[in-house]
Amino acid sequence: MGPSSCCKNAGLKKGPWTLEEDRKLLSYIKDRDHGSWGALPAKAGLERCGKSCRLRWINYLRPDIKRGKFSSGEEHTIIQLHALLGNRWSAIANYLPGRTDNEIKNYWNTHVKKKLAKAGIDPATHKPVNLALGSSETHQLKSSTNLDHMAQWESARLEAEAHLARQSKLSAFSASAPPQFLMPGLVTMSDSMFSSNSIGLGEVGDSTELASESFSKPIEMLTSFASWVPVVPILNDLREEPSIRRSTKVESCIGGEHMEESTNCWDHVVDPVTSLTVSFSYPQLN
DNA sequence: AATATATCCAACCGCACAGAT
DNA sequence: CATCTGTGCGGTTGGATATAT
Repeated sequence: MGPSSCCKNAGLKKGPWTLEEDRKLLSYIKDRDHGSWGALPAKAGLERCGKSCRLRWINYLRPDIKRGKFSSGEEHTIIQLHALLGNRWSAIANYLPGRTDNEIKNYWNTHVKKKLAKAGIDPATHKPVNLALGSSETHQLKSSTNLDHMAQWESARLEAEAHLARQSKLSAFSASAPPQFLMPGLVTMSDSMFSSNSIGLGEVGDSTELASESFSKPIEMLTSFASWVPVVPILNDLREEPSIRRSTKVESCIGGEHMEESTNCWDHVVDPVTSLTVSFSYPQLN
């Protein structure tokens, strides 16, 4: 069943919230937490459905909401998280303290998609448009050679999703402490990285075809990685997983002299199958 | 100044899932 | 096990505002 129990009720107000409604909702929640959203409207004296109250609280009234424009760091983070997680806005929002899933989703749809498209990158796949269309035979060949890797990554991705779900639950219980970024040892970024097209190999644990052959050009590596780079949040978990453990070494390939607030940007991705550490970056998006 | 068009974003809708009964 | 209820998520919409003509 859905939320229809509250939304079906005729006569409930819809549309933009008034100041008075905001005040009622705020003062109710301030005094006693929201409790059951279904029961809240009647108790708070609001002629809204509980779902509407919840949305208003989460997206607008919550005290820890960060307002204002997204910084370039936040934008980079969104792009990279989107490459990892797809349209899972709530999961992405977990890594951007003070930003809501709705806000990120809106920002993606109104700004980022256009920027990526302008830069020749398909926002859905994070691949350059010509490659996303599969116009290159070479690319197809290389794609097929990586199928095994991708299959393994897919299983890792599923684990990552489960992990994210757990993280979401945990962070919900620590609202007073905004979620911290969860990839110790993994993350360094600088804006200078985003201004280049360079994508280079970092530490390579095993010599693999993936490392030595498959990607003769940086952009090809990016396009391959972009479609299957999902495991960063559980990297540490994966290291402990016997079936995929390798002599993985994670290290920064970036100078790191210029770290802005978005230390959660993931320039470095480690493939748990091949033990590669890879850094990648998007072209400058303006 | 008036109108048309584009852009933004708050809010709604429908669905899926988990837990309770 | 089936059903109900509450919650959360992602996609979409529509009104407000900005910009272009």
